[in-house]
Amino acid sequence: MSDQFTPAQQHADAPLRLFNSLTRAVEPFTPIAPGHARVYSCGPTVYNYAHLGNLRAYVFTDTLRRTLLWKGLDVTHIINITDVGHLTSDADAGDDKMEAAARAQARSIWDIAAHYTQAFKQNIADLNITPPSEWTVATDYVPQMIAFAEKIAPAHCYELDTGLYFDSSTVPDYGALAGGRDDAAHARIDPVAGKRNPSDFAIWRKSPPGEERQMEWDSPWGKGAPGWHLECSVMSEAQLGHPFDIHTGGIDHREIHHPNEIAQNQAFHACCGEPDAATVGFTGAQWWMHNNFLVDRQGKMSKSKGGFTTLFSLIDAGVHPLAYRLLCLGAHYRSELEFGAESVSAALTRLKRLVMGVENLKSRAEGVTWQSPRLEYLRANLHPKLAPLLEQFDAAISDDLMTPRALPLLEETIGLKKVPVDEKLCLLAAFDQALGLNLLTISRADLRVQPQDAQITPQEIEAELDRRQTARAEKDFALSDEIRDALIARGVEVMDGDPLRWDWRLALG
RNA sequence: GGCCCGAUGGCGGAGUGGUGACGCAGCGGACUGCAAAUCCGUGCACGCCGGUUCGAUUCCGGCUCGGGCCUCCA
Repeated sequence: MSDQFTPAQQHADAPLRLFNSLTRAVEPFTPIAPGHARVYSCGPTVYNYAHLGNLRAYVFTDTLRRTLLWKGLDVTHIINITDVGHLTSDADAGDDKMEAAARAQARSIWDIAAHYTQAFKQNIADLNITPPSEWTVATDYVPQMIAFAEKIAPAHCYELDTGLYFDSSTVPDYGALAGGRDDAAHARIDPVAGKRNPSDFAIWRKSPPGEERQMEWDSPWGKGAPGWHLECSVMSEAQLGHPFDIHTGGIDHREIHHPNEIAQNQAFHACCGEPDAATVGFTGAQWWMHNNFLVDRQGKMSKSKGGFTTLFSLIDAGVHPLAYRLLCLGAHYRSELEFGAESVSAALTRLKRLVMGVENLKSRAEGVTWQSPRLEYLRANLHPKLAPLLEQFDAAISDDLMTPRALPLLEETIGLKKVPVDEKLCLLAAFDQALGLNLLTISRADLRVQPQDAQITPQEIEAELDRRQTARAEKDFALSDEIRDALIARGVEVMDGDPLRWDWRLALG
Protein backbone atom coordinates (compact mmCIF):
# COMPACT_ATOMS: atom_id res chain seq x y z
CA MET A 1 0.00 0.00 0.00
CA SER A 2 1.01 3.53 -0.60
CA ASP A 3 0.42 4.56 2.97
CA GLN A 4 3.51 2.83 4.26
CA PHE A 5 6.36 5.04 5.08
CA THR A 6 8.79 5.33 7.87
CA PRO A 7 8.74 8.71 9.45
CA ALA A 8 12.21 9.65 10.50
CA GLN A 9 13.38 12.57 12.52
CA GLN A 10 16.36 13.23 10.36
CA HIS A 11 13.92 14.29 7.65
CA ALA A 12 11.76 16.31 9.88
CA ASP A 13 14.18 19.09 10.48
CA ALA A 14 11.89 21.64 12.02
CA PRO A 15 11.36 21.20 15.75
CA LEU A 16 7.74 20.52 16.64
CA ARG A 17 6.18 23.50 18.33
CA LEU A 18 2.69 23.45 19.81
CA PHE A 19 0.46 25.95 21.53
CA ASN A 20 0.05 25.14 25.19
CA SER A 21 -3.07 26.61 26.76
CA LEU A 22 -1.37 26.52 30.16
CA THR A 23 1.12 29.16 29.09
CA ARG A 24 -0.88 30.58 26.19
CA ALA A 25 2.21 30.30 24.08
CA VAL A 26 3.68 28.22 21.30
CA GLU A 27 6.47 26.14 22.78
CA PRO A 28 8.80 23.36 21.62
CA PHE A 29 7.23 20.00 22.33
CA THR A 30 9.17 17.22 24.00
CA PRO A 31 7.41 14.08 25.19
CA ILE A 32 7.93 12.89 28.74
CA ALA A 33 9.04 9.47 27.55
CA PRO A 34 11.51 9.80 24.69
CA GLY A 35 10.01 8.72 21.40
CA HIS A 36 6.52 8.22 22.75
CA ALA A 37 3.65 10.67 23.12
CA ARG A 38 0.57 9.97 25.22
CA VAL A 39 -2.55 11.89 24.30
CA TYR A 40 -6.00 12.06 25.86
CA SER A 41 -8.93 13.67 24.08
CA CYS A 42 -12.23 14.58 25.66
CA GLY A 43 -14.81 12.66 23.72
CA PRO A 44 -18.49 13.10 23.06
CA THR A 45 -21.44 12.71 25.34
CA VAL A 46 -23.48 10.17 23.47
CA TYR A 47 -27.00 11.32 24.01
CA ASN A 48 -27.18 12.98 20.66
CA TYR A 49 -25.61 12.93 17.23
CA ALA A 50 -22.33 14.75 16.93
CA HIS A 51 -22.77 17.84 14.80
CA LEU A 52 -20.11 19.14 12.47
CA GLY A 53 -18.71 21.46 15.10
CA ASN A 54 -18.17 18.59 17.50
CA LEU A 55 -16.38 16.69 14.80
CA ARG A 56 -13.90 19.47 14.21
CA ALA A 57 -12.32 18.56 17.55
CA TYR A 58 -11.50 15.09 16.32
CA VAL A 59 -10.11 16.24 13.02
CA PHE A 60 -7.84 18.46 15.10
CA THR A 61 -6.87 15.62 17.40
CA ASP A 62 -6.18 13.37 14.44
CA THR A 63 -4.01 16.03 12.85
CA LEU A 64 -2.08 16.26 16.09
CA ARG A 65 -1.67 12.51 16.20
CA ARG A 66 -0.52 12.32 12.58
CA THR A 67 1.92 15.15 13.13
CA LEU A 68 3.42 13.40 16.14
CA LEU A 69 3.85 10.30 13.97
CA TRP A 70 5.38 12.41 11.22
CA LYS A 71 7.90 13.55 13.79
CA GLY A 72 8.85 9.96 14.43
CA LEU A 73 7.02 9.54 17.73
CA ASP A 74 4.90 6.59 18.77
CA VAL A 75 1.50 7.71 19.94
CA THR A 76 -0.88 6.27 22.46
CA HIS A 77 -4.17 8.05 22.06
CA ILE A 78 -7.28 7.76 24.21
CA ILE A 79 -10.73 9.13 23.43
CA ASN A 80 -13.44 8.71 26.00
CA ILE A 81 -17.10 8.10 25.44
CA THR A 82 -19.20 9.86 28.02
CA ASP A 83 -22.22 7.66 28.36
CA VAL A 84 -23.36 8.80 31.76
CA GLY A 85 -25.03 12.13 32.15
CA HIS A 86 -27.67 14.18 33.76
CA LEU A 87 -30.70 12.33 32.60
CA THR A 88 -32.99 13.66 35.25
CA SER A 89 -32.58 17.10 33.81
CA ASP A 90 -35.10 18.03 31.21
CA ALA A 91 -32.96 20.82 29.92
CA ASP A 92 -32.32 19.03 26.69
CA ALA A 93 -35.68 17.42 26.30
CA GLY A 94 -37.20 17.94 22.91
CA ASP A 95 -34.04 19.52 21.63
CA ASP A 96 -33.09 16.48 19.68
CA LYS A 97 -35.59 14.68 17.54
CA MET A 98 -33.74 11.41 17.54
CA GLU A 99 -33.61 11.27 21.28
CA ALA A 100 -37.26 12.11 21.42
CA ALA A 101 -37.89 9.38 18.91
CA ALA A 102 -35.83 7.00 20.96
CA ARG A 103 -37.90 7.82 23.98
CA ALA A 104 -41.04 7.34 22.01
CA GLN A 105 -39.76 3.93 21.07
CA ALA A 106 -39.24 3.23 24.76
CA ARG A 107 -35.60 2.52 24.27
CA SER A 108 -33.46 2.39 27.36
CA ILE A 109 -30.83 4.96 27.95
CA TRP A 110 -28.25 2.25 27.43
CA ASP A 111 -29.64 1.62 23.97
CA ILE A 112 -29.53 5.29 23.23
CA ALA A 113 -25.92 5.52 24.33
CA ALA A 114 -25.06 2.54 22.14
CA HIS A 115 -26.87 4.08 19.20
CA TYR A 116 -25.10 7.43 19.38
CA THR A 117 -21.76 5.83 20.12
CA GLN A 118 -22.10 3.80 16.96
CA ALA A 119 -23.11 6.89 14.99
CA PHE A 120 -20.11 8.78 16.34
CA LYS A 121 -17.71 6.01 15.38
CA GLN A 122 -19.22 6.04 11.91
CA ASN A 123 -18.47 9.77 11.66
CA ILE A 124 -14.92 9.13 12.79
CA ALA A 125 -14.46 6.46 10.14
CA ASP A 126 -16.03 8.61 7.43
CA LEU A 127 -13.60 11.41 8.22
CA ASN A 128 -10.63 9.05 8.04
CA ILE A 129 -9.81 9.82 11.64
CA THR A 130 -7.51 7.18 13.06
CA PRO A 131 -9.35 5.31 15.79
CA PRO A 132 -7.74 5.85 19.19
CA SER A 133 -5.55 3.23 20.79
CA GLU A 134 -8.46 2.77 23.16
CA TRP A 135 -11.98 4.08 23.48
CA THR A 136 -12.67 4.45 27.17
CA VAL A 137 -16.30 4.26 28.18
CA ALA A 138 -17.23 6.19 31.30
CA THR A 139 -19.60 3.63 32.75
CA ASP A 140 -16.82 1.04 32.68
CA TYR A 141 -14.89 3.15 35.18
CA VAL A 142 -17.46 3.92 37.84
CA PRO A 143 -15.75 1.79 40.54
CA GLN A 144 -12.47 3.57 39.84
CA MET A 145 -14.26 6.92 39.98
CA ILE A 146 -15.70 6.07 43.38
CA ALA A 147 -12.28 4.97 44.59
CA PHE A 148 -10.79 8.21 43.30
CA ALA A 149 -13.47 10.24 45.01
CA GLU A 150 -12.99 8.38 48.30
CA LYS A 151 -9.31 9.16 48.16
CA ILE A 152 -9.71 12.89 47.76
CA ALA A 153 -12.90 13.33 49.76
CA PRO A 154 -11.41 13.79 53.27
CA ALA A 155 -9.09 16.59 52.31
CA HIS A 156 -10.80 18.19 49.34
CA CYS A 157 -14.53 17.53 49.37
CA TYR A 158 -17.67 18.17 51.38
CA GLU A 159 -21.09 16.66 51.19
CA LEU A 160 -24.36 18.42 50.52
CA ASP A 161 -27.85 17.04 50.01
CA THR A 162 -27.32 17.09 46.28
CA GLY A 163 -23.97 15.40 46.22
CA LEU A 164 -20.30 15.40 47.05
CA TYR A 165 -18.60 18.64 46.11
CA PHE A 166 -15.01 19.53 45.44
CA ASP A 167 -13.71 22.51 47.41
CA SER A 168 -11.79 24.43 44.80
CA SER A 169 -9.96 26.44 47.45
CA THR A 170 -8.08 23.33 48.58
CA VAL A 171 -5.80 23.27 45.58
CA PRO A 172 -3.25 25.91 44.67
CA ASP A 173 -3.79 28.16 41.73
CA TYR A 174 -7.27 26.90 40.94
CA GLY A 175 -8.43 27.88 37.47
CA ALA A 176 -5.05 28.94 36.18
CA LEU A 177 -5.74 27.29 32.86
CA ALA A 178 -8.81 29.44 32.39
CA GLY A 179 -6.66 32.50 32.72
CA GLY A 180 -8.46 34.91 34.94
CA ARG A 181 -11.84 33.79 36.04
CA ASP A 182 -13.90 36.07 38.17
CA ASP A 183 -16.17 34.15 40.45
CA ALA A 184 -17.64 37.23 42.02
CA ALA A 185 -20.18 37.81 39.33
CA HIS A 186 -22.09 34.68 38.52
CA ALA A 187 -25.19 36.58 37.69
CA ARG A 188 -26.68 34.12 35.30
CA ILE A 189 -27.07 31.08 37.48
CA ASP A 190 -28.52 30.30 40.84
CA PRO A 191 -25.71 28.85 42.90
CA VAL A 192 -26.23 25.50 44.55
CA ALA A 193 -27.16 26.21 48.13
CA GLY A 194 -24.35 25.40 50.50
CA LYS A 195 -21.45 25.55 48.10
CA ARG A 196 -18.41 26.99 49.78
CA ASN A 197 -17.07 28.62 46.64
CA PRO A 198 -18.91 29.46 43.45
CA SER A 199 -16.41 27.42 41.48
CA ASP A 200 -16.89 24.25 43.53
CA PHE A 201 -18.24 21.40 41.50
CA ALA A 202 -19.89 18.03 41.93
CA ILE A 203 -17.73 14.95 42.26
CA TRP A 204 -20.75 12.74 42.88
CA ARG A 205 -24.35 13.58 42.16
CA LYS A 206 -26.91 11.97 44.39
CA SER A 207 -30.09 10.76 42.80
CA PRO A 208 -32.91 13.03 43.93
CA PRO A 209 -34.93 11.48 46.74
CA GLY A 210 -37.76 9.31 45.53
CA GLU A 211 -36.53 9.45 41.97
CA GLU A 212 -35.09 6.48 40.19
CA ARG A 213 -32.57 6.95 37.45
CA GLN A 214 -31.89 4.49 34.71
CA MET A 215 -28.21 4.97 35.36
CA GLU A 216 -27.23 5.07 38.99
CA TRP A 217 -24.71 3.38 41.26
CA ASP A 218 -24.28 2.83 44.97
CA SER A 219 -21.58 4.89 46.59
CA PRO A 220 -20.47 6.01 50.05
CA TRP A 221 -22.58 9.11 49.38
CA GLY A 222 -25.70 7.21 48.39
CA LYS A 223 -27.13 6.21 45.06
CA GLY A 224 -26.18 8.48 42.24
CA ALA A 225 -23.85 9.12 39.35
CA PRO A 226 -20.34 10.46 39.01
CA GLY A 227 -19.77 14.11 38.24
CA TRP A 228 -18.81 14.84 34.73
CA HIS A 229 -15.32 16.12 35.48
CA LEU A 230 -14.37 13.04 37.47
CA GLU A 231 -14.40 10.62 34.59
CA CYS A 232 -11.67 12.27 32.54
CA SER A 233 -9.31 12.42 35.51
CA VAL A 234 -9.91 8.78 36.25
CA MET A 235 -9.75 7.44 32.72
CA SER A 236 -6.72 9.43 31.66
CA GLU A 237 -4.86 8.30 34.78
CA ALA A 238 -5.91 4.69 34.28
CA GLN A 239 -4.87 4.57 30.66
CA LEU A 240 -1.92 6.91 30.45
CA GLY A 241 -0.72 7.60 33.98
CA HIS A 242 -0.12 11.09 35.31
CA PRO A 243 1.41 13.15 34.07
CA PHE A 244 0.99 12.30 30.42
CA ASP A 245 1.84 14.48 27.45
CA ILE A 246 -1.14 16.17 25.86
CA HIS A 247 -4.77 16.64 26.83
CA THR A 248 -7.03 17.97 24.08
CA GLY A 249 -10.55 19.28 23.92
CA GLY A 250 -12.77 22.02 22.61
CA ILE A 251 -11.96 25.55 23.68
CA ASP A 252 -15.04 25.64 25.86
CA HIS A 253 -13.37 23.12 28.14
CA ARG A 254 -10.56 25.49 28.89
CA GLU A 255 -12.65 27.49 31.33
CA ILE A 256 -14.45 24.90 33.45
CA HIS A 257 -14.02 21.24 32.65
CA HIS A 258 -10.27 21.17 32.34
CA PRO A 259 -9.53 23.43 35.32
CA ASN A 260 -11.73 21.12 37.37
CA GLU A 261 -9.95 18.11 36.02
CA ILE A 262 -6.64 19.69 36.92
CA ALA A 263 -7.86 20.43 40.44
CA GLN A 264 -8.89 16.79 40.84
CA ASN A 265 -5.57 15.59 39.54
CA GLN A 266 -3.71 17.83 41.95
CA ALA A 267 -5.81 16.62 44.84
CA PHE A 268 -5.52 12.96 43.93
CA HIS A 269 -1.79 12.97 43.59
CA ALA A 270 -1.36 14.95 46.78
CA CYS A 271 -3.49 12.35 48.54
CA CYS A 272 -1.29 9.63 47.08
CA GLY A 273 1.57 11.06 49.05
CA GLU A 274 3.16 12.99 46.25
CA PRO A 275 3.62 16.40 47.83
CA ASP A 276 4.92 17.96 44.68
CA ALA A 277 1.76 17.01 42.91
CA ALA A 278 -0.27 19.56 44.79
CA THR A 279 1.99 22.43 43.96
CA VAL A 280 1.51 24.90 41.21
CA GLY A 281 2.60 23.34 37.98
CA PHE A 282 1.22 19.85 38.34
CA THR A 283 -1.84 19.49 36.17
CA GLY A 284 -1.88 15.83 35.16
CA ALA A 285 -0.80 16.61 31.62
CA GLN A 286 2.16 18.57 30.32
CA TRP A 287 0.20 20.18 27.54
CA TRP A 288 -3.40 21.25 27.26
CA MET A 289 -4.53 22.00 23.75
CA HIS A 290 -7.87 23.37 22.60
CA ASN A 291 -9.48 23.68 19.22
CA ASN A 292 -11.69 26.61 18.37
CA PHE A 293 -15.30 26.41 17.24
CA LEU A 294 -16.96 25.91 13.94
CA VAL A 295 -19.40 28.77 13.64
CA ASP A 296 -22.06 29.94 11.26
CA ARG A 297 -23.68 33.31 10.83
CA GLN A 298 -25.69 32.78 13.98
CA GLY A 299 -22.57 31.96 15.96
CA LYS A 300 -21.39 28.73 17.49
CA MET A 301 -22.96 25.79 15.75
CA SER A 302 -25.67 24.24 17.80
CA LYS A 303 -27.97 21.31 17.59
CA SER A 304 -30.85 21.69 15.22
CA LYS A 305 -29.91 24.71 13.18
CA GLY A 306 -29.74 24.83 9.42
CA GLY A 307 -29.57 21.89 7.10
CA PHE A 308 -26.09 20.48 7.62
CA THR A 309 -25.57 20.16 11.29
CA THR A 310 -24.45 16.55 11.16
CA LEU A 311 -21.99 14.81 8.93
CA PHE A 312 -24.79 12.49 7.92
CA SER A 313 -26.87 15.36 6.63
CA LEU A 314 -23.90 16.71 4.72
CA ILE A 315 -23.45 13.34 3.05
CA ASP A 316 -27.15 13.21 2.32
CA ALA A 317 -26.75 16.51 0.50
CA GLY A 318 -24.14 14.90 -1.74
CA VAL A 319 -20.96 16.06 -0.01
CA HIS A 320 -18.21 13.54 0.55
CA PRO A 321 -17.18 13.56 4.23
CA LEU A 322 -13.53 14.08 3.38
CA ALA A 323 -14.51 17.45 1.94
CA TYR A 324 -15.43 18.43 5.47
CA ARG A 325 -12.03 17.21 6.64
CA LEU A 326 -10.40 19.36 3.98
CA LEU A 327 -12.51 22.31 5.06
CA CYS A 328 -11.24 21.89 8.62
CA LEU A 329 -7.64 21.57 7.46
CA GLY A 330 -8.02 24.79 5.51
CA ALA A 331 -8.16 26.79 8.73
CA HIS A 332 -5.85 26.74 11.71
CA TYR A 333 -7.32 24.72 14.56
CA ARG A 334 -7.14 27.67 16.95
CA SER A 335 -9.14 29.94 14.64
CA GLU A 336 -12.87 30.01 14.46
CA LEU A 337 -13.99 28.48 11.21
CA GLU A 338 -16.97 29.91 9.41
CA PHE A 339 -19.23 27.23 8.06
CA GLY A 340 -21.41 27.79 5.04
CA ALA A 341 -22.62 26.30 1.79
CA GLU A 342 -19.97 28.15 -0.18
CA SER A 343 -17.08 26.99 1.97
CA VAL A 344 -18.28 23.41 1.85
CA SER A 345 -18.69 23.40 -1.86
CA ALA A 346 -15.29 25.07 -2.26
CA ALA A 347 -13.71 22.28 -0.22
CA LEU A 348 -15.47 19.60 -2.24
CA THR A 349 -14.36 21.11 -5.54
CA ARG A 350 -10.82 21.45 -4.28
CA LEU A 351 -10.79 17.84 -3.11
CA LYS A 352 -12.07 16.64 -6.47
CA ARG A 353 -9.35 18.50 -8.31
CA LEU A 354 -6.68 17.19 -5.98
CA VAL A 355 -7.87 13.63 -6.43
CA MET A 356 -8.05 14.10 -10.18
CA GLY A 357 -4.52 15.46 -10.19
CA VAL A 358 -3.28 12.45 -8.29
CA GLU A 359 -5.21 10.08 -10.55
CA ASN A 360 -3.53 11.62 -13.56
CA LEU A 361 -0.14 11.13 -11.99
CA LYS A 362 -0.95 7.53 -11.16
CA SER A 363 -2.06 6.81 -14.70
CA ARG A 364 1.27 8.10 -15.95
CA ALA A 365 3.18 6.16 -13.34
CA GLU A 366 2.02 2.69 -14.25
CA GLY A 367 4.81 0.21 -13.86
CA VAL A 368 6.81 2.66 -11.86
CA THR A 369 7.55 1.92 -8.27
CA TRP A 370 6.03 4.87 -6.52
CA GLN A 371 4.24 2.56 -4.13
CA SER A 372 5.69 1.86 -0.70
CA PRO A 373 7.60 5.09 -0.46
CA ARG A 374 10.14 5.36 2.28
CA LEU A 375 10.48 8.86 3.52
CA GLU A 376 14.16 8.48 4.32
CA TYR A 377 14.82 7.16 0.88
CA LEU A 378 12.62 9.82 -0.60
CA ARG A 379 14.40 12.56 1.25
CA ALA A 380 17.81 11.31 0.36
CA ASN A 381 16.95 10.96 -3.31
CA LEU A 382 14.39 13.65 -3.73
CA HIS A 383 14.29 15.64 -6.90
CA PRO A 384 15.78 19.10 -6.32
CA LYS A 385 12.47 20.69 -7.18
CA LEU A 386 10.60 18.61 -4.60
CA ALA A 387 12.99 18.91 -1.69
CA PRO A 388 11.95 22.47 -0.82
CA LEU A 389 8.31 21.42 -0.80
CA LEU A 390 9.01 18.71 1.72
CA GLU A 391 10.84 21.21 3.85
CA GLN A 392 8.01 23.70 3.65
CA PHE A 393 5.47 21.06 4.50
CA ASP A 394 7.43 19.94 7.51
CA ALA A 395 7.90 23.52 8.64
CA ALA A 396 4.18 24.20 8.32
CA ILE A 397 2.82 21.27 10.31
CA SER A 398 5.65 21.59 12.83
CA ASP A 399 4.53 25.14 13.49
CA ASP A 400 1.58 24.34 15.72
CA LEU A 401 -0.11 22.21 13.05
CA MET A 402 -0.35 24.96 10.47
CA THR A 403 -2.28 22.90 7.95
CA PRO A 404 -3.55 25.88 5.93
CA ARG A 405 0.02 26.52 4.87
CA ALA A 406 0.62 22.85 4.12
CA LEU A 407 -2.35 22.39 1.79
CA PRO A 408 -1.15 24.58 -1.11
CA LEU A 409 1.93 22.36 -1.32
CA LEU A 410 -0.32 19.58 -2.58
CA GLU A 411 -1.38 21.58 -5.62
CA GLU A 412 2.14 22.80 -6.11
CA THR A 413 3.53 19.28 -6.08
CA ILE A 414 0.92 18.02 -8.51
CA GLY A 415 1.50 20.91 -10.88
CA LEU A 416 5.31 20.89 -10.97
CA LYS A 417 6.74 20.43 -14.44
CA LYS A 418 9.63 18.19 -15.39
CA VAL A 419 9.60 16.12 -12.25
CA PRO A 420 9.24 12.32 -12.40
CA VAL A 421 5.70 11.31 -11.51
CA ASP A 422 6.81 8.56 -9.17
CA GLU A 423 8.70 11.04 -7.06
CA LYS A 424 5.73 13.34 -6.95
CA LEU A 425 3.51 10.48 -5.88
CA CYS A 426 5.94 9.46 -3.17
CA LEU A 427 5.94 12.95 -1.81
CA LEU A 428 2.16 13.26 -2.01
CA ALA A 429 1.79 9.95 -0.21
CA ALA A 430 4.02 11.24 2.54
CA PHE A 431 2.05 14.49 2.79
CA ASP A 432 -1.18 12.61 2.98
CA GLN A 433 0.06 10.58 5.90
CA ALA A 434 -0.09 13.78 7.87
CA LEU A 435 -3.25 15.17 6.31
CA GLY A 436 -5.37 12.05 6.10
CA LEU A 437 -7.26 12.97 2.98
CA ASN A 438 -6.82 9.56 1.35
CA LEU A 439 -5.57 11.32 -1.74
CA LEU A 440 -3.85 8.26 -3.14
CA THR A 441 -6.51 5.68 -2.48
CA ILE A 442 -9.69 7.50 -3.27
CA SER A 443 -11.05 8.05 -6.78
CA ARG A 444 -13.12 10.79 -8.29
CA ALA A 445 -15.93 8.32 -8.66
CA ASP A 446 -15.80 7.81 -4.89
CA LEU A 447 -16.34 11.52 -4.46
CA ARG A 448 -19.50 11.41 -6.54
CA VAL A 449 -21.87 11.08 -3.62
CA GLN A 450 -25.49 10.61 -4.58
CA PRO A 451 -27.73 13.14 -2.85
CA GLN A 452 -30.49 11.59 -0.86
CA ASP A 453 -33.11 13.43 -2.88
CA ALA A 454 -31.66 12.44 -6.24
CA GLN A 455 -34.29 12.41 -8.96
CA ILE A 456 -32.66 9.72 -11.02
CA THR A 457 -30.47 6.64 -10.62
CA PRO A 458 -26.92 6.30 -11.94
CA GLN A 459 -28.10 3.50 -14.24
CA GLU A 460 -30.72 5.76 -15.78
CA ILE A 461 -28.17 8.50 -16.16
CA GLU A 462 -25.77 6.20 -17.98
CA ALA A 463 -28.57 5.08 -20.28
CA GLU A 464 -29.51 8.67 -21.07
CA LEU A 465 -25.89 9.52 -21.72
CA ASP A 466 -25.64 6.61 -24.15
CA ARG A 467 -28.69 7.94 -25.98
CA ARG A 468 -27.09 11.34 -26.04
CA GLN A 469 -23.86 9.95 -27.37
CA THR A 470 -25.73 8.31 -30.24
CA ALA A 471 -27.59 11.51 -31.03
CA ARG A 472 -24.36 13.44 -31.06
CA ALA A 473 -22.74 10.90 -33.35
CA GLU A 474 -25.65 11.43 -35.70
CA LYS A 475 -25.30 15.18 -35.24
CA ASP A 476 -28.78 15.37 -33.86
CA PHE A 477 -27.86 18.22 -31.54
CA ALA A 478 -31.43 19.15 -30.81
CA LEU A 479 -32.01 15.78 -29.24
CA SER A 480 -28.67 15.65 -27.49
CA ASP A 481 -29.24 19.08 -25.97
CA GLU A 482 -32.70 18.09 -24.94
CA ILE A 483 -31.35 15.05 -23.13
CA ARG A 484 -28.72 17.14 -21.43
CA ASP A 485 -31.22 19.76 -20.32
CA ALA A 486 -33.42 17.06 -18.89
CA LEU A 487 -30.51 15.65 -16.93
CA ILE A 488 -29.53 19.06 -15.64
CA ALA A 489 -33.08 19.57 -14.51
CA ARG A 490 -32.76 16.38 -12.54
CA GLY A 491 -29.59 17.48 -10.82
CA VAL A 492 -27.03 15.90 -13.12
CA GLU A 493 -24.06 17.66 -14.67
CA VAL A 494 -23.10 16.26 -18.05
CA MET A 495 -19.36 16.17 -18.75
CA ASP A 496 -18.72 14.88 -22.25
CA GLY A 497 -14.99 15.38 -22.32
CA ASP A 498 -14.43 13.72 -18.98
CA PRO A 499 -13.99 9.97 -18.42
CA LEU A 500 -16.34 10.27 -15.48
CA ARG A 501 -19.04 11.40 -17.92
CA TRP A 502 -21.29 13.01 -15.32
CA ASP A 503 -21.54 14.23 -11.77
CA TRP A 504 -24.20 15.32 -9.33
CA ARG A 505 -24.83 19.03 -9.20
CA LEU A 506 -24.36 20.16 -5.66
CA ALA A 507 -27.43 21.96 -4.40
CA LEU A 508 -26.51 23.32 -1.00
CA GLY A 509 -29.00 25.65 0.52
C1' G B 1 -23.13 41.83 34.95
C1' G B 2 -17.85 39.41 34.94
C1' C B 3 -13.87 37.30 31.92
C1' C B 4 -11.98 36.47 26.95
C1' C B 5 -11.39 36.42 21.58
C1' G B 6 -11.95 38.15 16.66
C1' A B 7 -12.67 41.94 12.55
C1' U B 8 -8.20 40.50 5.63
C1' G B 9 -11.02 40.61 -1.52
C1' G B 10 -17.85 37.89 -3.57
C1' C B 11 -17.06 33.40 0.11
C1' G B 12 -13.45 30.55 3.13
C1' G B 13 -8.73 31.45 5.00
C1' A B 14 -2.99 32.17 5.77
C1' G B 15 0.56 35.93 6.59
C1' U B 16 3.55 40.44 7.22
C1' G B 17 6.39 47.05 9.89
C1' G B 18 7.99 48.65 3.53
C1' U B 19 6.06 43.80 -3.87
C1' G B 20 -1.14 41.44 0.69
C1' A B 21 -0.40 33.00 0.45
C1' C B 22 -3.80 29.53 -1.11
C1' G B 23 -8.70 27.42 -2.32
C1' C B 24 -13.68 28.34 -4.29
C1' A B 25 -16.48 31.74 -7.12
C1' G B 26 -15.77 35.63 -11.22
C1' C B 27 -13.37 37.10 -15.76
C1' G B 28 -10.21 35.94 -20.41
C1' G B 29 -8.09 31.97 -23.41
C1' A B 30 -7.50 26.65 -25.00
C1' C B 31 -10.68 22.45 -25.68
C1' U B 32 -16.11 21.44 -27.18
C1' G B 33 -21.28 21.18 -32.33
C1' C B 34 -22.66 24.29 -27.95
C1' A B 35 -21.78 23.38 -22.97
C1' A B 36 -19.76 20.87 -18.82
C1' A B 37 -15.28 18.79 -16.96
C1' U B 38 -10.09 19.85 -17.51
C1' C B 39 -5.79 22.99 -18.49
C1' C B 40 -3.44 28.06 -18.92
C1' G B 41 -3.83 33.18 -17.58
C1' U B 42 -6.06 37.04 -14.59
C1' G B 43 -8.91 41.52 -11.71
C1' C B 44 -10.60 42.25 -6.60
C1' A B 45 -9.33 43.08 0.46
C1' C B 46 -6.37 44.37 5.37
C1' G B 47 -13.88 47.54 10.17
C1' C B 48 -13.61 53.06 11.96
C1' C B 49 -10.73 57.13 14.52
C1' G B 50 -6.30 58.59 16.63
C1' G B 51 -0.98 57.55 18.10
C1' U B 52 4.22 55.52 17.46
C1' U B 53 7.30 55.21 12.90
C1' C B 54 10.85 57.48 7.28
C1' G B 55 6.75 54.00 6.48
C1' A B 56 1.28 50.10 9.50
C1' U B 57 -3.01 45.79 7.34
C1' U B 58 0.89 44.32 10.70
C1' C B 59 2.71 47.82 17.14
C1' C B 60 -0.32 51.01 20.98
C1' G B 61 -5.08 53.42 22.56
C1' G B 62 -10.24 54.35 21.77
C1' C B 63 -14.72 53.16 19.05
C1' U B 64 -18.09 50.09 16.31
C1' C B 65 -19.56 45.35 15.04
C1' G B 66 -19.35 40.06 15.68
C1' G B 67 -18.39 35.78 18.63
C1' G B 68 -17.15 32.67 23.00
C1' C B 69 -17.15 31.27 28.34
C1' C B 70 -19.45 32.10 33.17
C1' U B 71 -25.00 26.06 32.97
C1' C B 72 -24.28 20.27 29.64
C1' C B 73 -21.26 21.55 25.48
C1' A B 74 -15.99 20.36 20.60
